[in-house]
Amino acid sequence: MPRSPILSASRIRTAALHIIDRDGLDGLSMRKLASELGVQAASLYGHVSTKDDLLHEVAAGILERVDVSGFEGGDWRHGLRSCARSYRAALAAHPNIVPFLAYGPAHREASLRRLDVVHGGLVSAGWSRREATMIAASLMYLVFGAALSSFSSGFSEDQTFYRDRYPNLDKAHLLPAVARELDHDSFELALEAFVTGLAARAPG
Amino acid sequence: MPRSPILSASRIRTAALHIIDRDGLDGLSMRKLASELGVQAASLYGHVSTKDDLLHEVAAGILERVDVSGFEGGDWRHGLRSCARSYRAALAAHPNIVPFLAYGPAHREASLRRLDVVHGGLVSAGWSRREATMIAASLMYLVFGAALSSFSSGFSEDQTFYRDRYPNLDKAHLLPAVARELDHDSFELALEAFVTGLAARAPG
DNA sequence: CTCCTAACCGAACGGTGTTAGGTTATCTAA
DNA sequence: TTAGATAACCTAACACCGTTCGGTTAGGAG
Repeated sequence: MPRSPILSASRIRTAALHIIDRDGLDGLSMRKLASELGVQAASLYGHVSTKDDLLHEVAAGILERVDVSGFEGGDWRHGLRSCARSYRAALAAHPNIVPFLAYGPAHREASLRRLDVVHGGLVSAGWSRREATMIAASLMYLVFGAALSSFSSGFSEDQTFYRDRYPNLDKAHLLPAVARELDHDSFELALEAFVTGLAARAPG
Repeated sequence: MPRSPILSASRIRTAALHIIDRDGLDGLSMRKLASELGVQAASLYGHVSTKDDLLHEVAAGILERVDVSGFEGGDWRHGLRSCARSYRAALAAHPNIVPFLAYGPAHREASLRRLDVVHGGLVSAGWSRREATMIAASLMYLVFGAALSSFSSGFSEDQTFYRDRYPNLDKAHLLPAVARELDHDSFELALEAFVTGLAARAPG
């Protein structure tokens, strides 16, 4: 080889994810990324076709950690719960990239494989194909909605801001302190209610 | 007044939303927006402080249509259902702006007022304050997750693409044709299961 | 008729993603 | 040992972006 390479696709992905985690999605630019790798921006394009492509690869790396093996036991309830939790955990580990996922459906290879497993697990548990599709979709709603997590974060910490304006939100200033816990509990509540409600119309 | 104004904040908002609906969120630039209004980009800044601000105003205009009056009857189930449907309808009417909403919590004045109504409705139906908060959060999960709607859109229409690779998805090429209906039904399923599951642990 | 001032414009600043062409350093083959 | 090939990286530029500054223009007020 002509020269020992400084860059590699995986090093670029790692650095990109690090910047996103640290500076947010808008904080990632090809020039900054290159600079942190000790390189000029143009050099990145020998390893990455496009910024959008890079983001998709980074996202794929995150979603790789989603575990759908919970369906193997044949219990669709356990399958849904464990899949949803694993999905949410993967997204919650890198919340800044979630808005990017919101942009495109991004039916990547790995995503389809996971979806196939979920769908198959539901069908073999007795749900119709159409029901299985809708349940899988619903699960995505919950997971992505929770990942955006735009609820408990971002409240003002100033108690006086809420007190008089919104009588039912007079404790809202406490939210940031317990945001994480509340997000987690809310997700668990939503998931549990969803599975319970689904069980009410379960086949077999 | 010195000159009859061509521009106005509301005309700008309308044009911006039109461009977003037509060209997507990335398709909106201040220069294009100005050009479609027969004006130079700099002129916009007499009526709008910032592009981000403009987007927030456009978003607020959309969310204005969300109706939380369903809680007035005292039936929290009906309240949740009607609020969720109205929320989803408002977002589904302008799906391209949803990724922007995903960026920030954007606790706007009007959003807080709506949240206050939902929270109050749940509390007066017997839910604890904490439960009310979590239920409201869960509702947002469903609505925003469904609005991203990243599930049924974006599938390939080419049957051969799926047939052999994902045995459980061999009808996936049919999805685009029925995507809208499926998204709607999936949302209804998720909402109904959620409300049903919630009722299982309802107070009073 | 003059002045005021709001509305809009032209040009620029610093930033973005991306590309074309050039340089450099190492490995291979003669 | 040396010449050539070539991958890795760089320099410079393009076209765009959001935004600002200073100017021009057109109408109403005195």
